[in-house]
Amino acid sequence: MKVKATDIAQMASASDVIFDALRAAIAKGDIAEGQTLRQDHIARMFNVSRIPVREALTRLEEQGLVSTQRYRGAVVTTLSTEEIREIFEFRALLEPEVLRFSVERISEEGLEAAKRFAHAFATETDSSHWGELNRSFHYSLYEASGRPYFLQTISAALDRVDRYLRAQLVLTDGMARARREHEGILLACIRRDAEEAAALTRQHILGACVSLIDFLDRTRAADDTPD
Amino acid sequence: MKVKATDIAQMASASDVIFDALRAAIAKGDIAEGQTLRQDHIARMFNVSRIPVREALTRLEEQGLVSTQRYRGAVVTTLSTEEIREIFEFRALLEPEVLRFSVERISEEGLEAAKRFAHAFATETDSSHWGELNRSFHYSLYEASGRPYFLQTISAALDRVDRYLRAQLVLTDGMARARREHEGILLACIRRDAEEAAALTRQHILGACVSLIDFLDRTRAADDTPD
DNA sequence: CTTCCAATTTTTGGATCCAAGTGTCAATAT
DNA sequence: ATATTGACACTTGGATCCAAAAATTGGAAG
Repeated sequence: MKVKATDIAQMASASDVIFDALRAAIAKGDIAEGQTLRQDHIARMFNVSRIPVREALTRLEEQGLVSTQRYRGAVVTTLSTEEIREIFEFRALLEPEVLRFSVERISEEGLEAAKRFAHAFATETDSSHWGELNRSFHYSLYEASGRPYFLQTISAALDRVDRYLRAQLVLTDGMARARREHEGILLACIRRDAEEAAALTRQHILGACVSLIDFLDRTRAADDTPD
Repeated sequence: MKVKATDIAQMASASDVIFDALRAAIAKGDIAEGQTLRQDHIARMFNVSRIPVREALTRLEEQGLVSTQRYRGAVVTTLSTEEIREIFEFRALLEPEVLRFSVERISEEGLEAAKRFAHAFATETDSSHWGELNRSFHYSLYEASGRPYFLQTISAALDRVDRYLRAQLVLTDGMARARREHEGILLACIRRDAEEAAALTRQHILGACVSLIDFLDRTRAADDTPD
C-alpha cells in the first residue's frame, strides 16, 4: 500500500468536523433561523473545548451562514426577501453558464449518473431527502464543467438559501415542477443542446425563486400577525 | 452625538485587524507566493497570542488566499494559469451584469465620483497606487447596483487575483490600455448605455486576462529555466 | 404594577500551557 | 559515498484559564 490516508484526504481536525456538521445543519434547516449558537453548548455536544468551535464559527461567518456581534455570539443569518432574490439571481447567472461548459464535456457515464439522480429524486417519497437529491442532480451535471471556482461559488450561494429551497420543495408544488424541469434539462444535455439546457436551467432557478418568494411572503405575513 | 462608534462600525477585534492586514498584504503582493505564514511570527508582529492569528488565518483560508496542511502551516496560495483564467472568466460574467444594474440606478454624484477615480487613476505617477485606484474606479460604478452579494463575491474573486493584476498593470502596457478602456466605460455609463458599458467591461476584463496570462507565461517560463 | 439601577451570572475574546506531528541533521550501517 | 535511523528542535491543534463585556435577576423607588 503506497498511498497513505493523508495523501487522499487530510485527516479531519475537530474544527473541520464541527464546521461540516453545523453547515449541514443550517443548510437543512435543523437549526432555526435567528437562533444563537453558544460556543460552550456546541463544545459540549462534540466533547471538545471552545477553541475548535470558535474556528468553525469563524468559518461559518466567513461563509455568511451566521453573523456575529462582538460578545453577543453567532446567530444563524436570516435572509430578507431581497437577499434571497439576489442570491437566486446570482445562481440564475452562474449555473446556466456552468452547464454550458458541462454539456460540451460531460461523458456518457456522467449523463448516466445524472439520470440516476433525477430518477431517485422523482421517486423518493421521504421529503427530507428531496433537498439533497435535488442538489446531487444538479451537481452531477455541473461537475464536468471543469470550473472548480464556479462550482465552489455556486455551492456557497446554495448553502445560504438551501433551507428555504427545501421548504419550498416540500411545502409547495415545487417538487412536482422540479421533477418535470429536471427531465427537460436532462434531455437537453443528452441531446448536447447547451443553449437549451442553459435556458431551461435559468428558468428552473428563476421559477423556483418566484415560487419561493411568494411562499415566504405568505408565511412571513402570517408570522408577523399571529393574532 | 447620538450615534455611537459601535453602531456604525463594530469595534474591531484583534483578529479582524490581523485578517485585514494580511488580506491587504497578500492582495498587494507584499507577501510572496508560496511563503509560509508562521503563527508565532505574525503573533509577535501584532503583539498578540497565536489565537487571534489562527482565527485570521482560518478566515484567509476560507477566502482561498492561503492553503493549509495539517501541522504544516498556512502558505500563500499560488494560482495556476488555469485558475487565474477561470477567475477572470468569472469576473467577466459577473461584473458586466452588475454594471447593467448600476447604469440604471447610479446618481449624478456617483458618476462624478467615478470620473474623479478615473482621472486619479490616469494621472497617478506612483505605480504602487495604480491597483488601488483601478479597483476604486470599478467599485464606484458597481456600488449603485444594489447587489451586495454580487459585490461581495466579485470582491472575493478580485482579492485572489489582485496581486497578479497589479503586476500586469505595472510591468506591461496594462496601465495605458486600462486608462483608455476606463474612459470608454465611463462615457457609456454617462450616456446610460447599459449594454455598451457591460460589453466594454467584459472586454476590459478579458483583455486584461489575455495580457496577464501572456505575461505570466513568459515570466514563469523564465523562472523555471533560470540557467 | 411598572421602571430603574446595581449585583450576579453568562458568555465571549484572548493568553498561556500542553501534547502530538513534522522537519532536520548528525551518527551509524551498508 | 550513500542510505537509514533516531534524537532534538520547531510548529501546530487543542485544553484550560482569565479578564472584559453583555444579559439577567432582584430589589427599591415612583
